[in-house]
Amino acid sequence: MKPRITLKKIAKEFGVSISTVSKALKDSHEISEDVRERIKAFADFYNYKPNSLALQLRNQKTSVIGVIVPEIVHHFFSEVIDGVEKYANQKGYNVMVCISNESYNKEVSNISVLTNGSVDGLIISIARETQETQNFKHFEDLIKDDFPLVLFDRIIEDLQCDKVIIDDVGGAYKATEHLIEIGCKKIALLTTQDYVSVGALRKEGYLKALVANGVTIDESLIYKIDDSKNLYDQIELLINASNSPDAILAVNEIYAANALKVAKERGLEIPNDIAIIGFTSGLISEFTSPPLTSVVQHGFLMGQHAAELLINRIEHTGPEDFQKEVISTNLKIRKSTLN
Amino acid sequence: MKPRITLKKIAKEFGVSISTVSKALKDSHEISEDVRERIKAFADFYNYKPNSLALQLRNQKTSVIGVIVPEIVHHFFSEVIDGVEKYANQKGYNVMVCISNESYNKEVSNISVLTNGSVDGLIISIARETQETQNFKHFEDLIKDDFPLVLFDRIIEDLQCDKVIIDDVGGAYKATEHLIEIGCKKIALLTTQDYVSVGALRKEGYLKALVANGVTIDESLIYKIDDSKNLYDQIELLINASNSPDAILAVNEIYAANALKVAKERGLEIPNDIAIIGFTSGLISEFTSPPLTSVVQHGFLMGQHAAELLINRIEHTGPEDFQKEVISTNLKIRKSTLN
DNA sequence: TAAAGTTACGCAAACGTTTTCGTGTTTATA
DNA sequence: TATAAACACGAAAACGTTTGCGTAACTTTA
Repeated sequence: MKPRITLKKIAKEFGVSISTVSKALKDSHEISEDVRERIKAFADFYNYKPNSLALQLRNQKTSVIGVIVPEIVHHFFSEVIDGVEKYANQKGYNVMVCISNESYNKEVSNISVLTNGSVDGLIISIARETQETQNFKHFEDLIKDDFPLVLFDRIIEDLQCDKVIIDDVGGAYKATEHLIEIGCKKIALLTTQDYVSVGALRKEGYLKALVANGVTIDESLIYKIDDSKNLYDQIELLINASNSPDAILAVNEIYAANALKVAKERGLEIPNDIAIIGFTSGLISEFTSPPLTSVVQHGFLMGQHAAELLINRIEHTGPEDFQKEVISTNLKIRKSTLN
Repeated sequence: MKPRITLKKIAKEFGVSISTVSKALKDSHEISEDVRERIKAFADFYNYKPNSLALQLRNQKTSVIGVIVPEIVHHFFSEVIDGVEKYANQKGYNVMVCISNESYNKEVSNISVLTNGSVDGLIISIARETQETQNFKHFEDLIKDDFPLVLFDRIIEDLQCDKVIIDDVGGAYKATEHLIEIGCKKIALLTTQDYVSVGALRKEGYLKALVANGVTIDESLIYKIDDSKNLYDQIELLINASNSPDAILAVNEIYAANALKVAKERGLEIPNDIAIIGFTSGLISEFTSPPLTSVVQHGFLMGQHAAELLINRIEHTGPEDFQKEVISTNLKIRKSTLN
């Protein structure tokens, strides 16, 4: 790579001092018009751009936001990143993306690297492994240093920082109620292990809706997927169980799409024999047949809000009135619950 | 944010010079063991980490790779980013992601910002608008400065830089040949406007396969989607045309999934009445019914290769033997072409 | 005991920028 | 004509780090 042109080189070229060049390029009236214009023309010709590292070091500000997501090949997370990037960009920030890969160690090391001075703040959704082991020291350390931090989607309730979450409880509630309304009696929940915070919240909404509508809770209809085993087989077990459900609420799109597949292969009519709803994070739901009713999550909006909270925190390092924003969901009703 | 601890502060604390502290922390034998250990303990206690900006400025190396993609909410691009990140990380690099949003201006400004010294090299897939207007000056300028650059997927042939592409011609060829083999006679191509490089290449493969197999080319079976109009309607036109096709090769998954939808709604049997193949970039193809046969693109691999090329270029600034790597595709045969 | 070597540290430059303050020269004012 | 103001520029510090070199003080060697 060719060495880039610097103030020093320009200064040498004109036989003036570095500060003269700097001022000239900033159109300072301290510099005579003659010198000013000649320096500007020269700099322009050589396409001078101030070295960003030097500026960042001097200003103690990078204008970079770090984002750590569990994975990136995931519609929801990429939507969030998109939202973060759009908002950040508009505010003059750039985005550095790291992927924890659902690993605790990777998350710790990502945080460690990014807080070496390369970013002004961090937006994080917690790795599954971290949620499982409940080791949050790396976050507590950030908080202790007042490091600008926004947690999204998979958060830690007790942590003193800004958060933005989907209304998981409400979304599941609405979905469950919709199933009840269309006449379903035995509504199964297809969820994750309990340590996944969003899974737990969606279960809460599901249970609340049942109770509110006088439906008795049947624990045998709550199936927690084990990620280490085959998804399809596990769903088959649920659908073929002795008290087979007449509706399934799945906590994500993949679960829902697979449930649909299993049901169809068992010869079940959808939604008549069994209705299905998923939480959306992609385009799958639109293209299954029948298309899946789903709880839409507005990831883009979430990203924007997270970025907004973070940038506010960075720029107005005000009192510690931490916000918890809740992005509400809406139910997109499609043919899998409509006949 | 609490001010971070620096060498200077440690030095003051111990009444020694900054260089002594720096050397002590690097376990230099120049420093007496006593002082060394005390400084290390102190630094450890206050969780000292060298300021990355200062290091980057001094070493004239950021160990950051910039990636510019047209969009991020896109399975293929997020796979590429994933691949880049994984490889880069393993080599000690971080990744800064920018989104051009298919806009020429955004692409130019992204490049301008990132080349201010914040990244050591750039991995880019060109914005649609740039491909359309054919204005490549911003890339030529990078090349002129020997700035490490790798183009992927949507590339510019004439540019002197490393490139990595999907074997679009081969993929389309294989897919077309497969359709011919299963007996299709009137194979339509559902593609983009010609200025989209990958669209053009896939068309080339399609044409080649037809010629090689003695099928006469029917221009009326080549339909170029206009992104500004409704996708579904345009596909309807194709399928309901007077000489309706008995097979469709779509250059992406969305086109394919929509074609499937239209066909089913017209009461066509798949694959008997009409067979469909798409280029994959997501999970949709697996969950449609029937599932879609598709040309798998290996985005992750592509990202890894791009990162490898770039890092090689950055680290061994050798002779300019620019590489063009071709990632081969494979045909995942599903029920949409199999009966 | 003088010369040589070793130990343990400090100085200062370098990376590239901005900005405050100082200063010499010129111009305007009384 | 002396004094004040305006002009045009430079020096230097600051951001935080690394590292080659210089140098006291002390220790070893002859």
